[in-house]
Amino acid sequence: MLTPTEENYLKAIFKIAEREKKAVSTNAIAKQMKTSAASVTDMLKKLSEKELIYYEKYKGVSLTPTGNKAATHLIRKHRLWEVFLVNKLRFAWHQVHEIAEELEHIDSEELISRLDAFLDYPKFDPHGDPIPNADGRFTLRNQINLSDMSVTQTGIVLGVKESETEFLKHLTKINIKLGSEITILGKTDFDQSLRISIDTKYEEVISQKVSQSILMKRK
Amino acid sequence: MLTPTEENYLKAIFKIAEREKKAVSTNAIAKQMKTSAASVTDMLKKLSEKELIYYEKYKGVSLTPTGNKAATHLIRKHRLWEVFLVNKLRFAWHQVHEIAEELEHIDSEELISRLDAFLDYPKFDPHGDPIPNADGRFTLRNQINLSDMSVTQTGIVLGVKESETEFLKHLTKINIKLGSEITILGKTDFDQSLRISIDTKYEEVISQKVSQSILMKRK
DNA sequence: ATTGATTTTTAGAGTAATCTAAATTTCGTC
DNA sequence: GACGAAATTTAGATTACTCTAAAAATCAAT
Ligand SMILES: [Mn+2]
Ligand SMILES: [Mn+2]
Ligand SMILES: [Mn+2]
Ligand SMILES: [Mn+2]
Repeated sequence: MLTPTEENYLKAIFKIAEREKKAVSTNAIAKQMKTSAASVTDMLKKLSEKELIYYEKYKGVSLTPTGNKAATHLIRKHRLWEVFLVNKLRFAWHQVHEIAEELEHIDSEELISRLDAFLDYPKFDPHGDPIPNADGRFTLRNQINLSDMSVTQTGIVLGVKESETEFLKHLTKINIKLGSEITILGKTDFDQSLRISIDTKYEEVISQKVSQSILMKRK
Repeated sequence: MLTPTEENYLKAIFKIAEREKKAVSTNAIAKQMKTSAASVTDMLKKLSEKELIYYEKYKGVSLTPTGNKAATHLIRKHRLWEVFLVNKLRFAWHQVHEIAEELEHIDSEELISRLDAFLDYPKFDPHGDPIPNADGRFTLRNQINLSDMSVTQTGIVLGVKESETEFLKHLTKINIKLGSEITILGKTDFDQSLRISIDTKYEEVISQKVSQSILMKRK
């Protein structure tokens, strides 16, 4: 039905649309897919032909209901595989994205529903991202950037906004993981860097670049 | 390094070479791959170029050591995934081949070594086929076709030579599975069909076509 | 509103895999 | 050893995806 490449494009469009509310531009897709704008235009024509996206030349694109469903399902598969890799195969959270990028394209409904059951119907992946259920519904949570919390406040790490290997390895090195309790001990006005305590055991200074990519639940 | 298609061709060549001792013919590969002889010739040139097969026009092919290693590794991945699907996700043995056909191409050494450990280093897959270890070595067993056993003899089912869905479903229906104890109660000279008892509980008549595809250990 | 920069599309071409039909080589039998 | 059948290769196309370079459209700033 859909090729892996077509699926990847739909996912890219979904993710861009998720953060920017307007029509998704060719260049934005090219950047996300690490490909040329010309290749993107080719694919947009194809996806439009298949009625997976709304596309008007020079105006950007958005997903049709069918396209949205396909993208959501791909994300579901990706995140379920990530849970499998971390919870069952004991991979570290920075090792799983690339592998899931391949596994997500395996085409079997039965496989995914059994995997979901095997993992006990997880609602979030190892990076704290919500896993859509079989109907495509995401579990919503109130979450706030660590960078938006104030001094003396405490919270629990719910997720990360970035899945870059080096970023995740950095967090691991300073003992930050999902569920960690972080208290803001101080803030430097100049660069917005934070001095924090982690699980009341460790004390670290983190840059704004880091604190903006950590999602928290206020405690 | 290798595309999924190239890997599939190498596996096909390996499997044909395994049963017929001579050079593997273009037509045999075409049949195994369900593709045209012309496509096979194209691919043989490519694989030869990459030094994965020895190829002489009109003379058939065989695997080089590199090609053999690649094929063996693919078979290892395929069979490990089948064990996962049956033992962990509770698929029936007739449901897993197609899915493993996709999973086998996922490219991650780390994934396979962790999967192997997670499954407890299985030596045989759900159809009784040996799983090569990381060095490519297969575990060998003395096994005999059920069709070659004589009346009154008893044995244990070690595996099947065929993974056709309909064949496996048929075996399941008559209560034959890996580990079943089968005793030959009688043989019809005319068509070599067998009357057998299964686990001392069931009695069935099976055709030669079936008995030739069941591998046994004499008891 | 013109102009210059940016974005997007088109043109033209390349690689990987596939096909059918035609040409060529090999095999098997007399 | 000749000859017809079978197997194999070559020729020529097609589809999916990609690229660079050039053309066209849009945006943004004066
Ligand atoms: Mn992908
Ligand atoms: Mn994730
Ligand atoms: Mn395969
Ligand atoms: Mn098998």
